[in-house]
Amino acid sequence: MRSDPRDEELAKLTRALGHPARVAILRYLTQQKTPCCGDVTTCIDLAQSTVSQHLKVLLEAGLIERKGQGTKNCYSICVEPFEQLKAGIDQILSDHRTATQKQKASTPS
Amino acid sequence: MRSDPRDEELAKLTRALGHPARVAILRYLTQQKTPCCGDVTTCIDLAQSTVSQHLKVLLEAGLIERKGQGTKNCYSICVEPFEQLKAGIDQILSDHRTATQKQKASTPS
DNA sequence: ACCCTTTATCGTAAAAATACGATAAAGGGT
DNA sequence: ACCCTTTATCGTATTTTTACGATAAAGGGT
Repeated sequence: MRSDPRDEELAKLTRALGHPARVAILRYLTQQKTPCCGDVTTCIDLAQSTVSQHLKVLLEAGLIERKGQGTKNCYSICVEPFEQLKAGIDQILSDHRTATQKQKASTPS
Repeated sequence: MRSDPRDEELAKLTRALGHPARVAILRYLTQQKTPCCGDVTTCIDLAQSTVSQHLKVLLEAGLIERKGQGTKNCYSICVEPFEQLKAGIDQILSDHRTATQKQKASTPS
């Protein structure tokens, strides 16, 4: 099996989500009415440079976007990749379900 | 912010999914009518011990389960954590949507 | 009882992720 | 023009992940 690009894509997204600090950051970004700013740092008990690094990971995975606004940078969530992620998981689930179905059909109790 | 257990949980699941080989393994498990066996190895171009290790990661995250069947071990997908994962992502999405809504309401163009 | 297959685990090396402080670049305010 | 705030990036140490071969344990077949 030569790694499916879909697998790479799904892995890229999940890997980016695969750290509690990054999940917390995302949750924080949603909960702010003003979906912005690097004062994320003030609420997450990590050094500023570390937070910046986590933001970069999320950014490179496409899960968030940056809008430079003067000396401050505002981050906001990108909906699309989340939908894509859900779709990827759904596909695994539905594949599983149809396979299970088939199996039951061919092996009636 | 003291790491929310929900964040830990979501991170645990996504981290387990966060490797192309593991996504491929999961996909393989779904596509097998007989959702079983460690002949996963034969189709994934990784050493047997490496595959076993990846299976262990998936196992420990609860994404799959093992059924010992004689000398062979059969693995199958657990639906529940996938649903949980989807729910976690959905929550982030819906939080984001409601926040965006609120913002629009208070700042009419 | 013997061997052979299957597969988890151990030991280990190499690569990647994580965290930090320090520094630099970029803008705002006065 | 100056300084001060904000924040990305650099350098680096530590930990974790990833991959492999070798070994061991467990069962099936004859």
